Amino acid sequence: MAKEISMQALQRLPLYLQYLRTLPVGKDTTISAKALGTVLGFGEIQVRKDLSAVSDGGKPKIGYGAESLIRDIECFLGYDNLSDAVLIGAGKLGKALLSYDGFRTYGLNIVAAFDSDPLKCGTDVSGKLILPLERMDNLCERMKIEIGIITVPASAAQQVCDRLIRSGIKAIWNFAPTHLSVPEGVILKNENIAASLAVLSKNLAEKERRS
Amino acid sequence: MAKEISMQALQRLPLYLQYLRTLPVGKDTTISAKALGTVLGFGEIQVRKDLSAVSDGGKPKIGYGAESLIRDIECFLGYDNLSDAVLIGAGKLGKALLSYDGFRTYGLNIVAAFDSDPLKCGTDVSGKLILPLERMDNLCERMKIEIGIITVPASAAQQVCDRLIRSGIKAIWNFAPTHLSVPEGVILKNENIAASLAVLSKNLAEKERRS
DNA sequence: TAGATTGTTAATCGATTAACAATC
DNA sequence: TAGATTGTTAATCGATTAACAATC
Repeated sequence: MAKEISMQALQRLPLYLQYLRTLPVGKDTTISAKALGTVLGFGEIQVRKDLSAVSDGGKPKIGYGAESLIRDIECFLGYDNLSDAVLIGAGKLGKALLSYDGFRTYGLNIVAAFDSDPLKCGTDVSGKLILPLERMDNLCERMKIEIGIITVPASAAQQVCDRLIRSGIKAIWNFAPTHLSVPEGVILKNENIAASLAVLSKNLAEKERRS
Repeated sequence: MAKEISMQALQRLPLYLQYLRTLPVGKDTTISAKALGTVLGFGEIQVRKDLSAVSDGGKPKIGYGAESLIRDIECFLGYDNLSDAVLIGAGKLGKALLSYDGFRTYGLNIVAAFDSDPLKCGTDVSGKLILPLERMDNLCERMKIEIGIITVPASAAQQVCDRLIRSGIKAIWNFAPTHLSVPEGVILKNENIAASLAVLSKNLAEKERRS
């Protein structure tokens, strides 16, 4: 089990995990790098290299034990202890994220949502309470929340971001379609729907041009 | 204006565009590579290299004309002619995407949504009609739709994907948290929320470890 | 044992950055 | 002109892939 992992390999780990979790549970379910790669569309050497960063449970001739590999990836990604997060902006996208049960299996626990609309406040989306924005700062500080998920309109995003950081947030997950600036030391991850779309469109156009 | 562009550069183009569109409109608004880079957190050489792939409008000492640069990027990404798409799965995420006006400015036009739930059918989300799944195949074929957006639960995703492909869809944008397999020649773009989260979590854990 | 499979070191490939010439 | 800025060619860096030794 090596120490170094590339950024790209890191992003592939959840995909391995996703697939492994669909496998039938059983003490001795095993899978080879080749089989994993075939399913996910990766080369087998790449799979082995990726997995070598998180696990040393691979056995020649046999492959990887599915259960132990799942545990190793979860452990490497820190999914074994949940991180608390708050979500700001209970619009359609915000509600969709609040309702997504899957986050728990990826180590994220959204403890509450905030919205500036008084009509939304007090209501509940999939068991998560929507609170007035005024209570955000206090709750973040009190609970030492480290992750803030921004799903407000682009025009309000920077303001919300600044406020989260003042409340001690260490990492921002930004779904608003705008660039945010954060001080040194705060982690910013932009969710980038337009970038994905660009890749898809370009591939499609390319394909059409060729045919 | 070169021909080649790297995958990563391609994904940065929408970010440039996003920022440029916030600039005050004016025939002679200009911006330098350095200024663009500072705002978006990229190096100035990278910005120049990226932009050289799409534009030849940069002028020494002056920079790039904002309006013409916007046009060049839009043209390069094919945003000047809208692509029609259908969306399958009018759950919370599906509705959020249907309501997102921004797609039009990124060259995507969702013409209709489909859902297997009869209660949802006939209703309308932000002006997009939700239709019964049975009508999907026919509409895709008739309108020669090329892009399918999948927002159904993971368990139904592969089935929906196969059906879209049978109806002539050329590109799949998958938001379901599962891996899909598509035949050679069909473009698949997985939207990968767990992968982003992994990067964020890892950076956060890394930061904590260091301090 | 032979064959399948892992894990690692070295080679290749692609993307970023540095250096610098061109130009307004 | 001098200085700022673009655009390109060459060098560096990082990620992927190939080759191969280790092992069950």
